Amino acid sequence: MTKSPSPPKEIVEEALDRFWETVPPLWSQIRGYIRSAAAKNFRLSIEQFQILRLIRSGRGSVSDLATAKNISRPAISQAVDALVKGGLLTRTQGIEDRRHVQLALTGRGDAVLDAIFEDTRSWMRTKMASFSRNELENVIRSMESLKKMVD
Amino acid sequence: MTKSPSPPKEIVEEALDRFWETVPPLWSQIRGYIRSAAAKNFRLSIEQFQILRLIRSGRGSVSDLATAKNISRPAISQAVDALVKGGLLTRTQGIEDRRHVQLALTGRGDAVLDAIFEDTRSWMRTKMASFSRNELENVIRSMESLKKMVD
DNA sequence: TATAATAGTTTCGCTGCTTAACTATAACGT
DNA sequence: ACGTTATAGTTAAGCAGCGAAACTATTATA
Repeated sequence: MTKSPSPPKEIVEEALDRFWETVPPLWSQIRGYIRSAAAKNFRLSIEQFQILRLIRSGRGSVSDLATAKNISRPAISQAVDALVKGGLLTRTQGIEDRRHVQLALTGRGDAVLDAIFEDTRSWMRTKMASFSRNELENVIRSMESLKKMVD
Repeated sequence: MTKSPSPPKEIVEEALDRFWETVPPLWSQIRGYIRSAAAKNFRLSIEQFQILRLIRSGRGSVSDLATAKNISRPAISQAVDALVKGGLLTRTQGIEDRRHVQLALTGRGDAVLDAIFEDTRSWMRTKMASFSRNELENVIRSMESLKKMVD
């Protein structure tokens, strides 16, 4: 609309306000859904679900996951432990660097992740039912922007 | 751009993909920041911070907060307990309905919330430094859309 | 008035997180 | 080659957050 080459000022504040009034409650809602519905059916906590999701997206080590989730390595190590015991994940010692432990989903882990993910997505789809094409494209663009804030 | 009156299809999936690859890591990052920086300076956990924030935004009861955060009433009750002990919050029994407990920030609670909030916002501002006016306006609009998903 | 509904709290047990200390392996400087 | 330092991960202890169930107190309803 307007042609401002340098960073704005009050617009930033407005964006921050909107962010804070939207994202936390929305995320709470999603967490709540996963906890009550999906997690209950598949015996998986939200944190475990997140870890599976991150592993499938390419984070293959404890350190990677700790960085991505912004929590300590021991916390990840313990969570991974439970997932390995549950047969959803495997640990494999690295061959190049033997300190490294490669994490990978088992077939069952993959299937469970698919199931929860699809369940949650379909719930979100209904929540987005009223969105216009324009709104959706807007969301997509703004997600691409916000992604730059990570790391 | 395009003129579609009815709900789209693959655009929804695209929006969901972007959402999932952006929001969880971004939110993790923010939580991590609050935990390590702000919380450490002010001896306040993220959950306590959130509760103060919600109370100031108008949620004045345990039930309200439980709904907003999508967690159980006992969980809120316990968190409120700690905040009252810490002198950041007051409980006042309702006069109309004596079952109701009105929660309110103390002067100190207000000040602490301001401090953490401003600290976090200024950190986020630097993260948004590279955003163009257009991107920011986009974020604002999409937050308005996403807000409709809550509740 | 008896019964049901609502607001909040207490208790108990579980999970997730952190810090500190530890093992094992790799890289580096001398 | 060797001692130091750094890195990857784990274990252990303790605390915070959460839910389920059971409870108190108050208000609404039949």
